[in-house]
Amino acid sequence: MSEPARPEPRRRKRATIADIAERAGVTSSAVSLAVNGKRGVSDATRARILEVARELNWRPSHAAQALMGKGAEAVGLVLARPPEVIGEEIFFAKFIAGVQASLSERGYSLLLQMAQDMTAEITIHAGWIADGRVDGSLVLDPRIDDPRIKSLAGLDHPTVVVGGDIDQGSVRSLRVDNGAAMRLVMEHLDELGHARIAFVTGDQNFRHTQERMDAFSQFCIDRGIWGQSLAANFDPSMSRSATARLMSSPHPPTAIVYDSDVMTVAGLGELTALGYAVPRDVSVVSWEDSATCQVLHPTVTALNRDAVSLGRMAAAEMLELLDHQSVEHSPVEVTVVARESTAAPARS
Amino acid sequence: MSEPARPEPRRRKRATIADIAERAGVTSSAVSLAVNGKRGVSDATRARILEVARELNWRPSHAAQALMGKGAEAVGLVLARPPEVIGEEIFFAKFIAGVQASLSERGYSLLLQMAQDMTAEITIHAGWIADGRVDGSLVLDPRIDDPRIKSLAGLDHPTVVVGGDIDQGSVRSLRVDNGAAMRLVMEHLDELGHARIAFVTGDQNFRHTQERMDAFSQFCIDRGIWGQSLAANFDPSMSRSATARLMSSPHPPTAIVYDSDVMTVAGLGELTALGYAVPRDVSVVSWEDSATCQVLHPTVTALNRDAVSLGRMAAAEMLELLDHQSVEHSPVEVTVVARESTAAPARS
DNA sequence: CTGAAAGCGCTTACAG
DNA sequence: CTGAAAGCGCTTACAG
Repeated sequence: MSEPARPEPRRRKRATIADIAERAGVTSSAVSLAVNGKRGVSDATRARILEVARELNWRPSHAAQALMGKGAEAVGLVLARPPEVIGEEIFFAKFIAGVQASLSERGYSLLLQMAQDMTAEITIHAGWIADGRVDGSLVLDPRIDDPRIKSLAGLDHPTVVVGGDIDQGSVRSLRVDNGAAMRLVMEHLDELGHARIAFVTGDQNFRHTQERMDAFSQFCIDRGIWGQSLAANFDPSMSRSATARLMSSPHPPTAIVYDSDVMTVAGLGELTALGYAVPRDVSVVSWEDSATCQVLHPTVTALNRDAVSLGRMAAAEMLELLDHQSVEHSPVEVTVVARESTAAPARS
Repeated sequence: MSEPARPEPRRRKRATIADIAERAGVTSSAVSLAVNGKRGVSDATRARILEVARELNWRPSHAAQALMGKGAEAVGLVLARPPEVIGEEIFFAKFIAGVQASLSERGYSLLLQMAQDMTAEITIHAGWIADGRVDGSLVLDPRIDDPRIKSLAGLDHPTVVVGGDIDQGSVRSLRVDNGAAMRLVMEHLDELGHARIAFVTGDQNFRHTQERMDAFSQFCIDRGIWGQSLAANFDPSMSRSATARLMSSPHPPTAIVYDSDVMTVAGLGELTALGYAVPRDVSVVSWEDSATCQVLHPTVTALNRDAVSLGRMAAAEMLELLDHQSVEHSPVEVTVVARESTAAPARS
């Protein structure tokens, strides 16, 4: 059983096109043409070269190709939200999982970094681009007149904005109809008979939050519903205080819509602490479905927009942008999953 | 208001050291020495060169440096679990957020990709390494005799194994004492008086799952507890069926420990569906604390091991490995958060 | 302390 | 169809 330890195969330097050229008896230019499928070498030579390349286990040098301006086979994503939010909010995990799943199929990687603010985010993207480390960038949580999109567009860099509305130059948007989604939610509440509805929002600088607020207000106006929006910045404690504030009114809302699952959970906690029963005293809707919504007591009515698919679609859009294709996308499917947390309001 | 549109500043090619050399009246070699803080240029020349470099807004070319074998300022992580699991299991989001937070402070990026299996994971890592796209790699869910660790070690590539136990060559382990954690959980249950305990495990190929199982069995033997492990592979439906199987016994367990929060939620769902009350009929513990555990009804007793810190520590370990430092780490703090889902068993 | 040159691995005109 | 050469932006011996 004591076979002589086979000498570790010396970690020889990786093969280069020069090695292949030598072995195949051609010049390195010929090798380059052959492996890149370009015309200029006879079929026989090409075949031979490819054969040798395989033997030598050759892989193009990423660094050298990058120096020549080749692609990076990677797309960049900078998350400009606090780590706690990213760790808690299920949206990010699902979105990233979706992006990854789609990117991986094509051998692309995701370059991920976190930043304090948008300025830092821009710096990171610019660095990656200057270094040729990414072929394209994903932008999340777009603002109105978003500086990130402007600077990325200025660099003529392939960019996919999730939830944006611009398709121009190198920028493409994955449209998300927040207005329609909000109307779906409100329709559900309206049908149950709610006439006093509150919306605890995320960050009002975000375009999607604004779109939801606009649709919320419009719906309330159209139907003669008393509507009230309160910003809670995706922060659980702000969600609790917003909830407390809402319920302290002499005419509290009979239904509350929360802009994220984390804020929903926090809000529910506050309602319970305050002695309100859900849905008897207040109905609750979460903007984001999650395992949590299904297992809470009561189970929570939620807007399901499938963040994994959203991630997949963003990645697909990016891949198409990079391939210079343009494909029609079906919009992200959005539904309201009615559960126990919503019911008709009590007669007052 | 009609200022003549200022001609878009021509996106001039980025400055190179040759440009700097020209402007500063030196050779490019001098520039290289100066910007890299190497000796060989006078302080005066160095100052002038640095000044010009700043004026020209110079940044070293990442591609060129990579060609010369410089670092990539990035660490790689491949997730070899199904996208659904990664999207649902809060551990990954927290862990990645922690890694990112720590890496970002030093300007490092995370190269992230998903893979079908370990073979694919190895291929991805090898590719990144060969391309010099990562300076180090993170390995999650180590197995006994893990092929990934072997191949990474064989490449002499800086590797941090989360939950591993090897510190050798280029491989460093972030130790996680699963045995102690399990004993903590079991102690809690034992104190409550449980004598029939089940453990619904994740993937038994994972070292951490095995370590938990071993500690579980040992504890049961030591205390004369009837213990039963059942594999459910982090799959919610398997968790449900395992739960059903367990409860169908003529002598069902009085407490069940689930190896993840998703499996806990699924198991609770099954128990409820089967008509069992928690904790009256069965106590439940989740191996992984999450917002969900806090808001479920009943709230769930959980093992809190702070995945965000774990991520931070893994990144810190990596950074130290890359800096050739070796720092003593305090082990990850682990506690059992007792909530409503555990209570003394009913007298039978 | 400074300059000229070679080289990292590839691609791309440009001649033959 | 094939070969020789220059160049991408940097670093590193090697001479002066």
